[in-house]
Amino acid sequence: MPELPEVETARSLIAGRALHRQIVDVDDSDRYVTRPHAGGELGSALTGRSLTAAHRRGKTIWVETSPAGGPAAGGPAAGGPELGIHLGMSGRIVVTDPDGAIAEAGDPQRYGAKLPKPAWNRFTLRFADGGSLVLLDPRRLGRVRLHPDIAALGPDAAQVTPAEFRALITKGRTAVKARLLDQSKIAGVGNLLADEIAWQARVSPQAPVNSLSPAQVNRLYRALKSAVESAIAKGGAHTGEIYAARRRGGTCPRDGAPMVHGTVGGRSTWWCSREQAIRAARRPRGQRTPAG
DNA sequence: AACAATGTTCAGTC
DNA sequence: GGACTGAACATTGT
Repeated sequence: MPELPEVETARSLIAGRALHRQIVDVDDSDRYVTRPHAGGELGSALTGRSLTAAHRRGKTIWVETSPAGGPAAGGPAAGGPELGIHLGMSGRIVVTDPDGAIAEAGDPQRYGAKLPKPAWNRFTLRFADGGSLVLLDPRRLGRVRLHPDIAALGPDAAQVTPAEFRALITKGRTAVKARLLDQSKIAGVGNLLADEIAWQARVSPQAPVNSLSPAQVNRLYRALKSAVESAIAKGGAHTGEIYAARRRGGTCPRDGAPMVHGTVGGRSTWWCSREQAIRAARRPRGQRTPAG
């Protein structure tokens, strides 16, 4: 589930339903999800506070907290610790209200198709009003920590400008898909979005980034924006146009050519055999290749 | 049973 | 030191 669109939905859920409710109990007993947590630090840091604002960059959420004991008494800088949440491969956020109403982020696809098991609750904030915020995560690759390192991430994929994109994408010689997945360059693109973006741009996921023509870079940028916006609006990265074609026997929704499968950037990758064929770098008309 | 899965990180190589 | 690659991580579903 969780690429940028799902994470944005989760952030929005927290911002809309979990703020300004006093935390009276914290279950941070999962030692792996709270790594490198030794025990109790999250609970002691958060108990008595409330969440005051939810932010996101790429796939990382961070939540501001109030000073201990209640609403901000000092200036804007007088808050509590930042709570970092990452959904990993299978995480979801669930917020319950005092009356028992349940609100859930995202469009559960794989693990969400079934009723979630209570054993998948990996981290819980219990509020004074009787409600709660829960990180549900079957695979436990999600992560909760204090003060996540947001600066290590590149600009958010939904915010990056064309100039930033060009500078961040075209340096080096790694494959296009590997670069799109590099969170330190651009934050938020995951495996499904990366395939969708390359497909929309008609660029081979295997193409070395330094072989891209300016036109290809422009197409990738436009595809990035349209794929991200569409996926947020529709509720997840699995709503992309080629999601259904990412399977054996799948065909390209544009030209009907067979989809090809391979491993690129260490991840399972699907692309159109015709429109995204790898080929020699294109050069502007009239420009000679370097002598050699 | 073996393998793949919407992610990150670490050890290792160039 | 930077850029890059592949394995490891924990668990579930096919």
